[in-house]
Parts: sequence; structure tokens; C-alpha cells
Amino acid sequence: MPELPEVETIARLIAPRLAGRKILAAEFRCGFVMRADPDRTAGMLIGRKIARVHRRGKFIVLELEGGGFVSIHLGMTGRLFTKGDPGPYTRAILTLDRGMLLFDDTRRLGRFEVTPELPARIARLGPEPLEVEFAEFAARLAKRKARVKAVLLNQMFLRGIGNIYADEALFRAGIHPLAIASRLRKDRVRRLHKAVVQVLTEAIAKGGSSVSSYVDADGRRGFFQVEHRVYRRTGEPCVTCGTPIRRVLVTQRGTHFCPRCQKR
DNA sequence: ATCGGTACCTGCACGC
DNA sequence: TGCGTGCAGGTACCGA
Repeated sequence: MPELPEVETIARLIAPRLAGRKILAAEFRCGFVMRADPDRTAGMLIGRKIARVHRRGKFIVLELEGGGFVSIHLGMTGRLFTKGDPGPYTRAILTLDRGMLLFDDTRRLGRFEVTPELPARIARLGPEPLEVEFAEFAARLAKRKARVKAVLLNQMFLRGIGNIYADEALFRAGIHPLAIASRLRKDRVRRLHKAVVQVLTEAIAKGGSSVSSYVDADGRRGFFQVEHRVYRRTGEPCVTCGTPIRRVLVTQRGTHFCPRCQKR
């Protein structure tokens, strides 16, 4: 479900509620979401204090005082709550000295991991899209021979962009999703960089999008969906030129674009 | 090293 | 009503 803006929204909301709290109990209900041994994992958590909470790409990372990390990935359908009751899709429950953390995930594509060090696959992610300088953005893009849509989705290129914001950024930049990344001219690369920053910044300001199931830790919904210009608008008129929005597959992901406004 | 296809999951909307 | 199909914001892994 969530991309950078949604994860950021959730992280900002739960961080002050979790920072400084001590973990009293940990319960896990799904071996797929948490692959390690549940008892051993609980043992790594109980009695520990959460030092701080931050987002890294689409991961939410809880740093434990004295070392250790809880890395949470929401997959497509993961949700975090700081209050409420466990339900049929609850996969992890942390009981704190004040409050709780509840992790729900219907499709079980999410992950809840506890490790002594920050996992390599998180440490290895590409730069944050809102922090990367244009020069680095351009240099990284120039090395990629894949389609630009696929590159935007690659977390080793930039961390945090997903299917919605990739489509929306490409539309705003006027770039065809099937264009080869390394062949984009400099002015178009500049437009793409600007569009990525813009679309993510706007979405964060609005509290993340809401396609179907996104609910933040307070159960509120984001409202960015009303602003989607191409995503899931197949057949509807382009907001700029009226041409019907088209849908194609890029690396098996639905990809929406205006065939007139977005050139290769 | 990089790229594209596939696997991993469940639920929902849709047409028949 | 029930069933089959296609779709869904995720990453990991494999062979080319």
C-alpha cells in the first residue's frame, strides 16, 4: 500500500508515541511476515527501550537503546496502529510501558524484522529522493539502460518511490514511461528530478494517498488520491489535453500515462 | 552488473 | 448466488 509519503506520514505520527518507551511484551502471529524465531525475537525486544523512530525509504526503523533495530516494511497492505484491538490480520503486537504498537497486514507481503545491525538491504538502498542533488540524480540515471519507469521503481536507484508516484512524476515531467533512462536529455532529466520532488512533497503535505485501504495510525485517510492525474485513470481524459489515459505493463506493474503529453 | 519475469500472499470488483 | 479472472501502493530471487 504505502510509498514514501505514506510511510513518512505514519513515521511522523508514531515516532513521538514510541520514542523513549520500553517494550514490555512482544507477540508475533505470522511466520511469513516475521521469518525469524518468534520467541528469540521477542527475547531481543523485551525490556529494551526505543531510542528513536525514523523512515528509510519505505522502511520504518525503530532504533533500540544500546543497539539493535526493528525494521518494518508495510508491503502492499501493511498498517501500523498505536491503539486499537488485534484483528484477524494482526501479525505483531508490541506492548509498551505506555501504549502499544500493532502491525496488521492482510496480504502478508510486509516484514517485521529485529536485528543487531541495520539489515544490509536497508543500508544499501539508494539515496532519499527528497535529498538527492540534481547532479547525482542525473549521474545515477545515466547509468541505467532500463525503462525510466522501472528505474524509478528500483529502490537501489532512489529509495521510496512506488507505482503511484512513479506514474505521477513521469506525467508531470512529460516523459514516456517506456523511455530508456540513460537516453534522456539533460533538460528532461531536470524536469523529472523536479517532478519527483514536487509530487512527493505535495503528497507528504497532504498526509499520503489513499487508494483503498490506507489508514494512518489514527485511522485517518490521506486525500492525495483526488489529485492523481494518471494513476488508475485508464481511459479517462488527460487533465491537460483530453487524450484518453493509457495503461501498459512495465515489469509487470500497471503503468498509466498520456500518450500525447508524455514523449519518449 | 543489470534487466525482466516470476513467486510470494489475500481480497475485491467484475462479468457471466 | 457462485465462480473464474484480473487487479492491487510491495520486494526477493533467478536465469539470461
